[in-house]
Amino acid sequence: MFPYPSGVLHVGHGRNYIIGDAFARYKKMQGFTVLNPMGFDAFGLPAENAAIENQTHPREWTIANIEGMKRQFREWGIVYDWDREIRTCEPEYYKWNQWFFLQFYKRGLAYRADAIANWCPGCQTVLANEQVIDGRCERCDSPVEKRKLTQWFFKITAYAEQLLKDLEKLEHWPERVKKMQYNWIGRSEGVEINFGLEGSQKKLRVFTTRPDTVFGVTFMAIAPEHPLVEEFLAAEKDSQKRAEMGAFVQRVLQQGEIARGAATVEKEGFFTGRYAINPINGEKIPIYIANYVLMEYGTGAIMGVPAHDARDFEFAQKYGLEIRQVIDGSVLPQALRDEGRWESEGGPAAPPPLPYEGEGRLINSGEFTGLTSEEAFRKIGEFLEARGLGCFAVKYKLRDWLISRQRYWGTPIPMIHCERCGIVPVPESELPVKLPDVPFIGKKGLAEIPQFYRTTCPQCKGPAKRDTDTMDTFVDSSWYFLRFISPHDDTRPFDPEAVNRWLPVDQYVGGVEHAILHLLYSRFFTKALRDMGLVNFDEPFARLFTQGVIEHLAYRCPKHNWIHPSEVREGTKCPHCGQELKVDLYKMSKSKRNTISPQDVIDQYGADTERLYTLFMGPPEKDIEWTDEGVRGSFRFLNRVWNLVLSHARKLTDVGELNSMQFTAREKKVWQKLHQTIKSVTEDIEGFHFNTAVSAIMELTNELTDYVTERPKQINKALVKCAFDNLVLLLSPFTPFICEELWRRLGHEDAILEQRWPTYDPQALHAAEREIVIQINGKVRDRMVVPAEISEDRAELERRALAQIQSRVNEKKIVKVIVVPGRLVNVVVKE
RNA sequence: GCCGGGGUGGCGGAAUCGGCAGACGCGACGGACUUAAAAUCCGUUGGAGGCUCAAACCCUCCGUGCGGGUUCGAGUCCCGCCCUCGGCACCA
Repeated sequence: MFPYPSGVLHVGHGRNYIIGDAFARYKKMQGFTVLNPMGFDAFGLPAENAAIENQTHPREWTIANIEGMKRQFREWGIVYDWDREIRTCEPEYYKWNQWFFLQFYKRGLAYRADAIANWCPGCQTVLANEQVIDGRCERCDSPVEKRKLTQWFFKITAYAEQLLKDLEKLEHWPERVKKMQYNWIGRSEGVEINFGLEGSQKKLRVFTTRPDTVFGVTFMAIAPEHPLVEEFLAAEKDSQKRAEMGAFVQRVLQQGEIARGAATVEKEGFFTGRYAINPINGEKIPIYIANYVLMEYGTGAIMGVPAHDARDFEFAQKYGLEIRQVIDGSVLPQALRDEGRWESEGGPAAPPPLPYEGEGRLINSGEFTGLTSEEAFRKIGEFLEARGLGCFAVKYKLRDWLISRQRYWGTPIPMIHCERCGIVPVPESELPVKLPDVPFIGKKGLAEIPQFYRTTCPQCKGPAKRDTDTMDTFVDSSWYFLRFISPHDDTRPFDPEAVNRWLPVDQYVGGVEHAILHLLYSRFFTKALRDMGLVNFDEPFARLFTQGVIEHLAYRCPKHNWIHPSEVREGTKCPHCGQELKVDLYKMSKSKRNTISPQDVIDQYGADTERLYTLFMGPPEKDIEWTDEGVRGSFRFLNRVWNLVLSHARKLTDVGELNSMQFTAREKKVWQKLHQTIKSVTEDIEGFHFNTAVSAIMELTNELTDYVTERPKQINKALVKCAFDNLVLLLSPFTPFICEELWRRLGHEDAILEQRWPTYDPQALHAAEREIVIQINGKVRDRMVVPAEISEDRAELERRALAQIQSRVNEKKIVKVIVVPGRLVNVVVKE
């Protein structure tokens, strides 16, 4: 994933690039044509905030950071194709954001609407649903407020079903990321039911996933924002009641969505004095306004079934409403009976306590009594549908993507507001609508820059005003991977023919924090572009790998806050006041002062050490602690490799032919280890198990060290030369600098990245002799060494094993013998 | 509450399809080199017990969060729990 140029990189950032680089180098050596580009997600709020602080322009801050990061990439030895670099803050790039916006607008995928939006007071802008984490702003952590505003949206909900269904196609995505998206989209199947309104022709429409409980409805509850609320208020003749109802609604609305959203908030309601009519049985049902009903989901109104819903139960108890059981949970579903589990589970269970939210058999439900929940779901749905009283429906939690931002440093939305013609798109020929090149004026946005927003209407040529919102920066990153294919094309966003050839991305590497935001938006964009005929694939990223974060100890003083580790002396005392520090492991971050600078590591140990340690420290998908001891361990290993190879490199010229047929037993062992290592390193890289790939190379190094030191006079030079060459090749995607140098010293002239990745000889994997474990009753009691030819011979293995352990068995009766060829013989005996 | 990941030495972690638990690395301890230290190199390193004057070697038992089960054999499979991390959460 391409980064936001937020400033100085630390070793935790390095993990993403190092993993990607090792994999790209490996694939390149395997002979693939590898496109490994990099760019910068260069618009965004931090640039504005930094600019305000430093009295500069966001552009200067951004460009300086980009240059710093590119230097860092070079230090790390990351191989990118810089000819394809893209920066989203350049008009050459964001022009196409605007172009896509216009295409979306034409297709109804971009629209402007009134909505209750998430407003971040810290960032002074609205946010998308996905950018609100636990009720707080994803960027600045301020509590998010709700405001009713007119904003631009992308209609991502039009793709809810596809985004959900196509998750199945993503075989090579981590399960947890798919699950997160699955939950986020949040599909539920149910029935919409139109309840009648007493004294009105209107209907009160509710959504329920439990139509089987419709005979248990004893109240209705509507959200305070529900349109009927105003109507009820207006129609209320009793002025005191009207005032009370109004006050209740006001109070709940002011609780704020976040406070109201918490499941722990006590349920409150207000009886409107009005009644609904249950269409299934004509019953008269009181209508309440309730704080726990959300306007954004379903229809903003629910049917209350206290006996079979915990929330409704709580509400009914508080307001003394009838709790009418309509599902008998003591009757096991037919399925259980069919599976024969009826008896084994003890027949009819004791009736579960109310509220009972499970399935069961319907009771007190008119003509539907006796059906199972599952049957009733369908039958009641059909019953209502046939009479025009309701219909089957699917609902999603996914909301449309709010893309308007009231900020300067982003892509201007290419729309013009004309008093006569309304909202008019900027003609495509006039793109890009450039950000005004003015001295940066601070936390104000485009609405403060008349020279930007004063314009003329493209239709009537009269005076008009540009839209002053900019786009969410996630728009920029939703299609950048397509731009890499033809980054300099100024006639179109990308070359569709080439894009269809290169994409989807074969391997994508990024942090799990993008599981919902970026990865969902990019999937939406890809599907929208596919429907526009611009690409011919459904999903942008075929394989996804999400690396874990790197953590480091952080020290916190109750008085002086975060203390840099280098300042901490005398155990864990604060250097300023001597108080005991709180020590904990956290993700590296500037604010906690627990980052490690790659430059410091590189200055002391070299980039290869950082790369190797990053890959070796643990499974790359896991969060893991950075330790100085670990870094030194990797450094020591590289020194051992360096010394091993160099102490022999000069003697390894003119080594002659390698003849594996004439190997001694010792040489065969080396040969076998070499080929086993090639095999496991190759397989480990394919599976992103870099930690075990490195340990395999360490084992090979240990074996080679032993071999050359055992009998220095008798080493097989051709074998050692071959082993060293391969050792260096295997290590080179991880530690390219040292390997390049060793490669030359081994007498080669071409760059190591141009070499072919080693392949193993299956013949060489097996030793001439194999050790077979002998077990008695499953416990290892002895072992034997047999020639490879007979290690697969069951009868012979059994014969030899029994002969060898005869004395241990003697009196005991042999019940049976289990032979696993090539592995073990297990003798089962009875006393 | 729902969904998902995970619990293995002092630490990070290995362990194909159910087949020698603890690879590799860190740390620790002992030794070599050194006036000394660092660096480097060699050795030991899950626990308990036995054998032994002592050690090596060897042997026995226990041991992968807890309790059951399947199996000749379980870190791995099944059932029931506990803990932990992450996501969602009054979503009808």
